[in-house]
Amino acid sequence: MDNLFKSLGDENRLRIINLLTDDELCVCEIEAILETTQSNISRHLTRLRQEGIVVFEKKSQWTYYKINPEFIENNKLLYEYLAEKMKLNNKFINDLENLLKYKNSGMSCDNINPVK
Amino acid sequence: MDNLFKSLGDENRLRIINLLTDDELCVCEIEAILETTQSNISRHLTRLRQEGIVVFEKKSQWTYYKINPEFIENNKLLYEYLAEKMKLNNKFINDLENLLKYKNSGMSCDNINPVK
DNA sequence: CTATTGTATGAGTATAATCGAATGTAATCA
DNA sequence: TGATTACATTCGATTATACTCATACAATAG
Repeated sequence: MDNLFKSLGDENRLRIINLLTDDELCVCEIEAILETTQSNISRHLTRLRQEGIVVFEKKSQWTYYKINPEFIENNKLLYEYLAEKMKLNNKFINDLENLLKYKNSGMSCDNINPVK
Repeated sequence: MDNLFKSLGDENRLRIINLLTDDELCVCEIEAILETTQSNISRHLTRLRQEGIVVFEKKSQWTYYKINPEFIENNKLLYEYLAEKMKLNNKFINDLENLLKYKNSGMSCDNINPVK
C-alpha cells in the first residue's frame, strides 16, 4: 500500500496518469506534453506499469499506454479521488489542453504515421 | 497533490494513520505499537501534521494526535479508500489489535497517569 | 541490408527520504 | 530546586529516487 502511494507521489507520474484518464496514448504523445527527456518518461511509465497502474500494448513500432482497468476496478475510490482532484488543478487541466492541441495539430504519431 | 501522496507513501505513516482512525492517541500509545524509535515517530507525526493530515492537542504533558477533520472533509474519497483498504490488511488489523491490548492492559499513559 | 524511429535500459550523479543516537525543551513530580 | 517524563529537533550516516546522457534493441523504411 505504501508502494502504491509512493508511485503516486511524483508530479510527472501524476501528470502521466492525468493524460491517460481519457485516452490511451502513445509514449511519443506523452513526451510531447511533459517537458522532460524521453528516458525519464520511459522510466516513470515502467514504474507505473510495475505498480499495476498502467498497462501497455505494442502496435507496430509504437507502445500505447493506458490506465489498467483492473487498477480502476480494484481502487475505485482512489481513482475517483484522483479524477476529482485533477479536474480542479490547473496544471492537469493545462496538460489536457496541450494534449488536445497536439492531437489537433496533426502532429501526433498516428497522424504522421497512421497505423493500418 | 504529489506531496500528499508522498506523505502517504511510507509504511510507518500509514500505520499511524490507521491507529488514529478510531481514536485520538497520545504519542506514547503510538510508540507502544510501532516498533521504532521515539524520534522516528515524532518525525513522522511532524510530517503528517505539516501535510494537514493530522492535528494535535496538548493536554498537560501529553500530546494527543488525531486525524484532521478538515483533511477528512476535503479528501472524502481518499479517506474512505484508506479506511477500506486498511480494514483488509493484516498488518493494519494487527496494529489495531495490539493497540486494544495495550489499552486494556492498563499500561496506557492515561491509566498510569490519569489526566484530571 | 542499412538507416531511422520509438522505446527501454545502464551508468553516473544530484537530491531527498529515512533512520538511530544524542540533545533540547517544557511540563510535572518529589 | 533538581530529577524525571513526554516529546521535538539536530546531526551524521545510509539508502532510495529522479534525473540526464549514452547506449541498446526491436521494428519499420528505403
